[in-house]
Amino acid sequence: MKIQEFSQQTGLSAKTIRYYETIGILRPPQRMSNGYREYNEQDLERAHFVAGARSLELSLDEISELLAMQNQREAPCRTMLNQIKHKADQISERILLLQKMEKDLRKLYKLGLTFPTDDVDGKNCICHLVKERKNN
Amino acid sequence: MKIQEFSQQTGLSAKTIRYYETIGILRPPQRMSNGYREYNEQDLERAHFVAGARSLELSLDEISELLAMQNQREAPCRTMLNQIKHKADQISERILLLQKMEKDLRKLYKLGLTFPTDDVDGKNCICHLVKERKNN
DNA sequence: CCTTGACATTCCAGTTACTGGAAGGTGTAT
DNA sequence: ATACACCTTCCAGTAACTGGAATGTCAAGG
Repeated sequence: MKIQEFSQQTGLSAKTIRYYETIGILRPPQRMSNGYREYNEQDLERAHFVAGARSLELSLDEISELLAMQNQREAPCRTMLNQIKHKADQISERILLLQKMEKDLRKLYKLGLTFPTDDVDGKNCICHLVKERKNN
Repeated sequence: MKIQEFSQQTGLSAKTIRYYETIGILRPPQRMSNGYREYNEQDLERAHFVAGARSLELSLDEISELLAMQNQREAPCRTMLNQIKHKADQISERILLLQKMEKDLRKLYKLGLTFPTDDVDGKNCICHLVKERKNN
């Protein structure tokens, strides 16, 4: 298949696919006589792995390592498992942070609604609230 | 105060502070006779505003606009308010996504534990699961 | 007086994961 | 013949910093 179908199958943009190729995340595929890239099932598998791992927020570096280990026939599974756990923990933390931020923002918004909106730099301006966010 | 104290007061690193200055987010402060930056209360206020807004995940561009409006004596408040609401909504979405991802990861981890960890590229390898993440 | 150490300065380069756009070649339909 | 969608490469830019080199300044201790 050509790059556009490959793109649709994997959910990665053509740009991204070429980029992944240049940095070695994806292998250079076959070329057709006219120079177009021609992808096969194996390419699809690898790309799916990459896309899956990216959607799990693994970095390209982490994914590279994983792929390298697969190549070297070392067991990537234990490593993968650890990565996954680590990522899950990171995401938990991130969620907590974001939840706090969202709460803050909603509170700020509600509070902001109670103030006049044309008070540029007075104490009533909501900008003031942003400055002092740490105190509430 | 010198840059290090300023850094502590604002929670921004000295590097970041200088960077913000070069891109115009922070104003060039006074200089002491030896060329060191000397910050005052006003600088602190502005930096607090910036740090606060950053911690609310506003981009530097958005913050710039806000600051510009403050300078031009246009009412930044309504805009700020809208930004805040918009950001809160964005963060909600992000949280949902992350929660789904975390759930997926934990599930994947548990599932991974039930498999042998030395099966390099067989069907039992957890890498296989990453490839097919979309299907569960 | 000299040195050591902790600060400060500027500037250049690199990071992550792409994305945009130019300039040009290819394939097919009308 | 030409329009059009597709493909190619290459170069540059994005966000928000961070790291590191080379250099200057200042206060304290021997």
